[in-house]
Amino acid sequence: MINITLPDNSVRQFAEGTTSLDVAKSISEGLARNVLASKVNGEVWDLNRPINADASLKLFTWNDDEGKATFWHSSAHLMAEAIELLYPGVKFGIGPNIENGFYYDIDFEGKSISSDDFKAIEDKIIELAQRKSTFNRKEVSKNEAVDYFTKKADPYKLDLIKDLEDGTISFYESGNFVDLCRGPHLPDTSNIKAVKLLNTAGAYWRGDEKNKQLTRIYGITFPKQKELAEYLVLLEEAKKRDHRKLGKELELFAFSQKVGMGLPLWLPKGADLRARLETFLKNVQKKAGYLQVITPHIGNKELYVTSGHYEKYGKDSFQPIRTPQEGEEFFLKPMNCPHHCEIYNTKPHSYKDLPVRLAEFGTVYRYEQSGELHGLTRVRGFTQDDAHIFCRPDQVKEEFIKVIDIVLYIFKTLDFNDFTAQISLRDPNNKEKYIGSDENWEKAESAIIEASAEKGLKTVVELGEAAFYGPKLDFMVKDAIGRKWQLGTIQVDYNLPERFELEYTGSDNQKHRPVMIHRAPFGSMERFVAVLIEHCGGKFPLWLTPDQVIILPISEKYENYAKKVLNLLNNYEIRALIDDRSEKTGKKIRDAELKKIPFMLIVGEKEEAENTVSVRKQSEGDLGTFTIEAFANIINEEINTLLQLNNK
RNA sequence: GCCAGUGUAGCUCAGUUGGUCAGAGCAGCUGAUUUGUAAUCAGCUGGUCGGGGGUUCGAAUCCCUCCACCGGCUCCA
Repeated sequence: MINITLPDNSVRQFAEGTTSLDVAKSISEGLARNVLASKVNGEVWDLNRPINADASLKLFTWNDDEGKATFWHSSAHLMAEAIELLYPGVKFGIGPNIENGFYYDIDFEGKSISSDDFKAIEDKIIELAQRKSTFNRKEVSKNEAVDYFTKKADPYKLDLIKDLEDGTISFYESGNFVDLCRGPHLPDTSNIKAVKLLNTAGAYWRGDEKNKQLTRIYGITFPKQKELAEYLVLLEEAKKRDHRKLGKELELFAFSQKVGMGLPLWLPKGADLRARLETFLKNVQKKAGYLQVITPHIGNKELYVTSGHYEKYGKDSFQPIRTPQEGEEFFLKPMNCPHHCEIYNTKPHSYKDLPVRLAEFGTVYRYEQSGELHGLTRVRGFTQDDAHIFCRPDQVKEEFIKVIDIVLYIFKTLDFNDFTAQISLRDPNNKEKYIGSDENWEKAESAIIEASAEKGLKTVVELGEAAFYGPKLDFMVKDAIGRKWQLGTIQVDYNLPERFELEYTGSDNQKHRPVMIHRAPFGSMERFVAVLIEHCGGKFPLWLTPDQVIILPISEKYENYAKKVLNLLNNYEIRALIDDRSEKTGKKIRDAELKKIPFMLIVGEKEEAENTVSVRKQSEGDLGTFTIEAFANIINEEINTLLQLNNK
């Protein structure tokens, strides 16, 4: 008999060689039906793998990430089996599960696969799943593994095996398909009830451009049809929220081939929105002691030679601009920090002056490969809400706390309530990779960790993810439909102060090197606006939206009254406009709804007589009749509630 | 950059196997209508069917090429 310890610390006895599935059955039949994988002594296992000694056991269902991962990994095998049947002789690369589903990289040897072929593959997958084939784990020697795939003439699997250690190699067999695989897998295929292949993509073998490009097929599966249907609805919703679509519809921004790809044109409404966001942040920063600066869009090559950016990125940047007479070389600025370092250097600093916080909405230009460009999230010219804090090493923690406060305030105000922070530290086994003294690194890393803890951030620590010049803290938000985005960042930098020979005079009358902190709570205005659009589906917070109110006179007769309402609202600093087209009210309402204007004020005979407005809220409907003053107060109160934290 | 897909009026899309196939709705313009909580009616203006080559008696439709857009291009068996 062996002892199995469950997560609640209860211990149950089973015969040696029992499986996780047996344990599940002993707990309840429902659990046995729903369990997908298990964790035995901390390792994710197949349900039907025998347990031969005392062990701790955790069972996973569809509700656990590990359960989904196993489900999708098994689905990848099933897809491969289906494809092998439909396209005999194809070669397989890797087929892992991913956050939403799975993919398999396949060499179709010249044949191209498109979404037209998906239906047949999907049908085949379901057909195979219904056969209820079991996944059988088999441990094989390296020689056996090589033999098998040599016979199958699959160069990719052989390439993978090459890097594996003998004795750790396993095969999984299901139906007629055998794959090199670490596992784990579902006991059998019957749980896979619904499948959707999503798209294809070219993917280089092992991600290396020098290797052959394979066809990657993405798919997702579910234990229930209904769950697939829900997922498809979610995809539809994401499409509706696509910032490129909404940006066009709401006239926020545009692109022009003539201007150049990846170079956004901010239309009046978009510029208005962006300016409001900038003002908002400027006000917050002013209170936090930031000093606004402005620097030019180009910089002499020497600046970037000093900063080190020339050496690192010179070849992959827009190429230099030359002056016609002197032949001087200028680069479009890819970062604001070198300029800010030079601003710091315009005068000597005392330890008493620090921290110095220089802020700029600085537009930078970076070359991105044409295929990498994407709406506003990946562009070649963008504006960072940049600032550089020059401080003493002992001030790093306090400055981090202050920046985190700003980020939290922004997230709260803009309704990003689900976020995590990633702390990126240096790789402790590879310290030579990094610039700066051990002492400073340790100080900075513990400052970040302590600051995050004090602010109660949900954090993940990643070792080895730090930049060579310093540790950092990145913020990831989840939007309204659950997608993750990386936004703000705070980074410590020991490199630039060194390169620009930044100094301050300490209390000991000696010269010291300040620490530099880069930070951008939004990240970039372009990216942030894109994420914001998708987060709120184009329905911006009232304080931010370009048009807050539209006045809809019932007919021409009430236009004068509409103008009077407009003037009064303007006195309350409410942004309003009048729809004076000769259209019926229903049409005007419809158009205003589609433009996502938060409030519609319908004015006609009754309202004019009583000096009131009839209020309709976007996507909610009629709110009733209010005096103009009462309405203005409601709006301003709503805005103040949203922004009130600012006053604390 | 690479692989796959798409490219028809400002927008959303029809256009059968190449032969009145250059269309519709919305938007825009003109006029009528003076309107009460998601589309008033009528008329009109919009397009070298992404660009350029080719095949053909004939191309939006077939082929080549270029351009743009779109989905991706290590979440490592």
